[in-house]
Amino acid sequence: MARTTGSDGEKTEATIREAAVNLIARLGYEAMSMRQLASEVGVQAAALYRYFPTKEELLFTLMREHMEGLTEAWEAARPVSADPVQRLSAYVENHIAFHIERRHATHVSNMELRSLSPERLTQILRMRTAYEKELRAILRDGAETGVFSIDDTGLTAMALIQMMTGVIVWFRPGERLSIAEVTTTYLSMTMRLVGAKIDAYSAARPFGRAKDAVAF
Amino acid sequence: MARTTGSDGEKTEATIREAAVNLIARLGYEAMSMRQLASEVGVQAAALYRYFPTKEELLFTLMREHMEGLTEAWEAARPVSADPVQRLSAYVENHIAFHIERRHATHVSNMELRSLSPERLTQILRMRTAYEKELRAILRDGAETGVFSIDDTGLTAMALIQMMTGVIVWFRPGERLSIAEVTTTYLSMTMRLVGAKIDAYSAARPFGRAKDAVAF
DNA sequence: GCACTAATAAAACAAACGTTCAATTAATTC
DNA sequence: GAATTAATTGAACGTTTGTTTTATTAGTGC
Repeated sequence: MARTTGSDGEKTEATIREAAVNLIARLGYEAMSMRQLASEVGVQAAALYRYFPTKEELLFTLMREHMEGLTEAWEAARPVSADPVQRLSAYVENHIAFHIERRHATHVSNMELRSLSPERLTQILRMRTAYEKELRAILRDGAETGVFSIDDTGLTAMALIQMMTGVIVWFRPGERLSIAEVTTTYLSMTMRLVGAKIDAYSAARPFGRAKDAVAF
Repeated sequence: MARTTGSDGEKTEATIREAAVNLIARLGYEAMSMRQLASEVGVQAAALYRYFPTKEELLFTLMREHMEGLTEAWEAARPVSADPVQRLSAYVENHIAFHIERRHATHVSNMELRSLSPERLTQILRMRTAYEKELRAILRDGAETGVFSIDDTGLTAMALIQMMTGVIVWFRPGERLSIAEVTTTYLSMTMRLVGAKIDAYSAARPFGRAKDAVAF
């Protein structure tokens, strides 16, 4: 046997990507074999090498595209306003929405960094640092203008990111809480954590995706 | 060749444990080979099987003992006081001190859960849940007595634990911040996050290990 | 110093790994 | 409908994996 009827390169590649994210998230990169991935896709292992030259290149591609997606999502959601409270709200809402939507991909990007070669690791970390820098800038602006009260900007940024990203560990869609409820609570916790002066965040308020949350 | 001069079972086992924690933290459980571990210990791979029947049993032992250590540390640090603020302070201080001290072991316990068999996974998760339950109880008591203002106890507990445990990701001993400084800042952030009424935590205050922090 | 046990080495096992290669068939082009 | 290109199979490669078996030596008790 050889080429199968109805076979299409683009579709196969997309299927590989999807299956790889799920499999790596579940088993881990090292524990997932190429044969396992191939069988999930419904293809022989050799066929995978038409699309990705090595296993590591596949992992790297998944990570890079995930980080690019996160950056792009934030660029689309970033408010024009200079108000630190609004900007922080948008950051939190975007971060949580994105990470819940792509739980598996986030898991891969966070857990499998050590399987990358040094150069590729550096590349991913650079993207991540750039994204985190945005948060630090917001916190610094808020602290300087007196809207926030923060001890250590860098440390607070790390704490917030760990807290927000941690959502993917326990959140399961369709359980006790909706995405909207989780986001509202995290927004409230974030604002208290940074000592935001205006504290109207504990009360329930209409939920919107980051880009809609500019005006409030 | 066979038994080497000066060989001692207890010492070898301790060396294996230590090397395994470091190696698994650095490379990951799946990526670490038994031969690699053996060479780190200065022994042949077969010798490892005198101490641990399988690779997974080794991993499980490391994790179980780490969780037991965490539980014991908290039991020793838990204040007699019923005051939620004091109890929460002790919890945060103990958690951060323990996790920084045993960064590598924590990394292993958090990242390699998926390599355990279902029964062993359940056992570890049970220990973890019991530990987290302590935090939820503190938050609930504080919320009920009006000392804290919390939206969702369970969600807040998860957020706090993610935030605190996240320290091990970026903290490197001997860099910009001392353990005491980090703990102070995290304590301040925690108290603001739960909306603690008495907010004297932003100011610098003498640092003490959990068990010494009862009176303040 | 002899018997016994503890601790290890050395070699081997089958299974699984990532990857390559040649052959083969489906779709597309002209 | 012949020639070309795209997509895939099946078999094979050399390594590495966790683990077992057997033999050998160091330490210990008497």
